[in-house]
Amino acid sequence: MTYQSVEAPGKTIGTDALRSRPCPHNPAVSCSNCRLSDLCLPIALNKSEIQQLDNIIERNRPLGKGEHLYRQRDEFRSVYAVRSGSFKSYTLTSDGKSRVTGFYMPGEIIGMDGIGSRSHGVSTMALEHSSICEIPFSQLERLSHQLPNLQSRFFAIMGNEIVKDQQIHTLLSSYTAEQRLASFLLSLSTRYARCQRSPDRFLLQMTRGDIGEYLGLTLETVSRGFSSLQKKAIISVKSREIAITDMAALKAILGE
Amino acid sequence: MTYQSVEAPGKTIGTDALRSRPCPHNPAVSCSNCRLSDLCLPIALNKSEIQQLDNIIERNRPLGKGEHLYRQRDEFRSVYAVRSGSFKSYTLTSDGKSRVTGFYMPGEIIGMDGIGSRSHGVSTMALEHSSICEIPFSQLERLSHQLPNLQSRFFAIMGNEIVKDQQIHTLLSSYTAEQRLASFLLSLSTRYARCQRSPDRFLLQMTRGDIGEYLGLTLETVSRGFSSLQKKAIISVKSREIAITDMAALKAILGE
DNA sequence: TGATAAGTGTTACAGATTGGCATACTCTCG
DNA sequence: CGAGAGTATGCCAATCTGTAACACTTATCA
Repeated sequence: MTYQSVEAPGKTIGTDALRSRPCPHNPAVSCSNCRLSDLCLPIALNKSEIQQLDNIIERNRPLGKGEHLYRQRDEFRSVYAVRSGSFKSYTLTSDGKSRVTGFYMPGEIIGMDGIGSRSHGVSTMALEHSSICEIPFSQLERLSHQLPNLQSRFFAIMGNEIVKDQQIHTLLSSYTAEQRLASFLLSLSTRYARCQRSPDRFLLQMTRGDIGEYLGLTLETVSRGFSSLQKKAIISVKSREIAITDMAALKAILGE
Repeated sequence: MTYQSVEAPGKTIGTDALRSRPCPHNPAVSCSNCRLSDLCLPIALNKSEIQQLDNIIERNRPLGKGEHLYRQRDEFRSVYAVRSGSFKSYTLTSDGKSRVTGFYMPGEIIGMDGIGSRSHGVSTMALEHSSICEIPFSQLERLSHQLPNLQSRFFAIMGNEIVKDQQIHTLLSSYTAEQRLASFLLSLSTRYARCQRSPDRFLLQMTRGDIGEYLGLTLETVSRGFSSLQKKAIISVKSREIAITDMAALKAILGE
C-alpha cells in the first residue's frame, strides 16, 4: 500500500473541480461559522449551546493520506467529526485480511465504535489530506448532561448509525455485485450532495480494493462491475473519476 | 409461515430443560428483583437510580409467537428490554423478500432503530411466547438527563450495538457459509450462557429460513451447513435442537 | 530528468461456492 | 388422520472468486 505520502496534486484535466474544498485547516474555525454545521453535531442546538460545544472541541493538525486517526484496540477517548477530506474504518480478520467497515465524509461522526467498550473496535485512516474536530467523549457526556438538546442529538446520531449498519447488513446479505455497487455509488452521491458537492460527478478517494472490502466483493469484481455499468451507459469511469450519466437507471438496479 | 399460533409444549423427550425459563410474566416484577438486572439497562446504576428507572418502565402483557412488537415505519415511542423469550427484527426489501437484521434474547435491548428518525426502520416479531419491558423513550431521555449514569449506560448500549453491527458486516463480507454458521452458533452460545442457560445445548427458536436471511444464505445452505457440521461431529442437530459437541473445533472454523 | 519500482486497475479464463429447483421426509396442529 | 410448514438432500446452473497477464499511474532515486 502507498498510503504513506501526502496526496499529490491532480494532473488529469478537469478534475480540479472534483477535489475537496475543505473548510480551511484553521483552528480558529468554530462550529458557528463552519459551513457543515447543519449536518454535523450542532443541528438542533441554539447559539449559546453551540458556543459551549465549541469550547470542548479540539481542532488538531490535519492528517496526511494514510495517517491513522486511531487504531483498533486503542483506548477510546474521543469521537471525531470530519471537517474535510475522507476516512475509512477497517478491521483485521483472524487470517490477517483487512475488511472496511465504513467510509466517512465531511460532517459525519467517527469513533462511536469505542463508546461501549472504551476501546476502539476498528482502525480509522485518512484517505486523503483531511482534517477533523476532536470531541473528547467524557466532556461530551458532561455537556450532554447539561444540554438536553445535545444529549438528544447524540442519541439520534448513534441511532442513525445503527440504521445505516442494518441497511448494509441487508445489502450484504441479499444484493448482487452490481446492486451493491449501485447502492454504494448512490450513497456517495447523496452524501456528496449533502456537503454541497456535485452528486453526479466525483472522485473516489478509495481504491477498488477498499470498495471490495466494504461491499464483500473482490477488487476484480468491483472493477468488472464498474466496467459493466459503463458499458450500459449508466456511469462513466476514468480511473478514480466517476460520472453518473443515468441516475434513474442506477436507481432502477436496486428497485423493483 | 406459521407464526400465528402460540408455542406448543415440546413433545420431544429431553427438550424440556432447553425451553425458556422466563421471569414470571408478572407486572409486579421490578428491575431490582429481576435476575437479568446485571446484563440489562440497570448495570452501573445504584439502588435509588434503579428505582427511578423502574418507575418509567411499562410491563405489558406478554406476546404470543408471531406477534409484532412494532412494525417498520411505525412511529417510534419506546425501546424495549427482553424479559423472556426471543425476537427477530426484519425488513422487507424492494422486491418483497424479508431480511432478518437481528435476533434478541433476554436482557437485550430492542428498538434503537427508531431513535434517529423517530420511526422504526425494521419490524420486530416474537419468535416464541415472550415478555418485554417497555421503556418510553422520551421519559428515558428525561431521566438520562437527571442521571448521568443512565445516560452513560445508554450511550454504551448503543455503542455496543454499533460494534455488533460492524462485526456482522465483517462476517457477511468475508466469511464462508460454514464460518457464518459457526459464528452464529457461538454467538447464541455465549448469549445463552449470559442468561444462565446451557451454552452447549439449546433450542433454536428461529427457522432455517430466518437464519439464512440473517446470515445472507439460503435456507438450503443453512440446512446443508448444519448437516456438514454434524457429519464432522462438531455439533449434533435434531431439528431445532442443537448440541455443540466440540466447542474447540467450532471456534477453530473461525480462527487461524 | 529519465529510469525503475511499486502500486493500482482491467480483463480473460478456469474453478469453487452458493443458489435455485425438485423431491421426499418430518413435525405440528386442527 | 390430513394439511401445511419446516427441514434435508441431490442435481445443475449462475455467480463470484482467484490466478495470471498486462496496462497504466505514481513514487523513488540515480
